[in-house]
Amino acid sequence: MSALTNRLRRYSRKVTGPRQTILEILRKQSHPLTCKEILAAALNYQCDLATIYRAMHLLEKMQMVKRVDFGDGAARFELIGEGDDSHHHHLVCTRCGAVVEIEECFLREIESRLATANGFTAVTHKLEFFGICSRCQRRSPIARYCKK
Amino acid sequence: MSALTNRLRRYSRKVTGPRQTILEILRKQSHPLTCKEILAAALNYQCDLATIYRAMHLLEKMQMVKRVDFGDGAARFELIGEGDDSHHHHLVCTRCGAVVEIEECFLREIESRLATANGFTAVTHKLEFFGICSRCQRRSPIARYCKK
DNA sequence: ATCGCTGCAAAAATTTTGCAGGTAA
DNA sequence: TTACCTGCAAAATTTTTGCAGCGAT
Repeated sequence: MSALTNRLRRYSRKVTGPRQTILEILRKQSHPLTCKEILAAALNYQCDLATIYRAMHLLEKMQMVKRVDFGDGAARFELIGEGDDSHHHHLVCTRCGAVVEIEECFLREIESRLATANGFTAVTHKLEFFGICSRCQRRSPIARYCKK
Repeated sequence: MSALTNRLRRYSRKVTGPRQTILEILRKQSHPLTCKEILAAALNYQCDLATIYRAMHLLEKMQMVKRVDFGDGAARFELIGEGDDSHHHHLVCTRCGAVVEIEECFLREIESRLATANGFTAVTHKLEFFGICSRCQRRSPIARYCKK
């Protein structure tokens, strides 16, 4: 947990219970979580939803978590690993919400090419894949996950 | 406007003023619009925001518009061209909201590879690039666009 | 002791829904 | 005529903010 301490100190912010708890929850979880899911996962350590939202903004600014969008109207967050090697994407089932982690990233060179071509700096990308998983292909076609 | 008529008929839906107006607005606009922006653009043809939201769901289901996410908490929509050749992505400035259209799509083959490898069908993707445009690099570093 | 943080409550922003009347087919 | 649509209003969801008191450094 020293990574958290160091970064918080750099921003003159404090090491608090909610922030430690949130990171512990995200570390245990393999897939991105919404703020409400984080709240629900914090069974023993109850804290306010507003605190979680505030913490996620801070952690995002400190580059400790990444905001992920699965297209259902709720922001999700996942831990960013220590090295820069944790960048990855997801393949999400639009019926049941199952998530497969996609290790490869195909767009590193393209980012810098786009930056040069368009005069942009600090180019990043957000990429997610969507489809129907094998289990849901065998089930009734009622959307269970994506409300939109 | 026969494309709209045909598809609406196929879904036993009706050709109405709001629906035609929305498509006209999107056709004139080169970049994705939020529902509120569509409302504002419909100066002469006032219609309710709820109607626009309902229309966007329908048009999305009929594959006439595509939902795009620029990560600021509001859904945006853009027209899908007649052929399937209109698939593209965007490079968005996180300071001023400027949008550059990226013609190429790099992920066609990867989609089918991921589908096969993970037992998914109907695999699609959402990809957007973010960065700081050349004008904003010369201006004060106050975020004007991305509220998050 | 200071400055930041939390919980609570209220508010804001986006999106969805119920309903009564109106309209396309 | 029938089924669909719209506007209005209310509600639901997600996220943000103000404030008073508490807590980390």
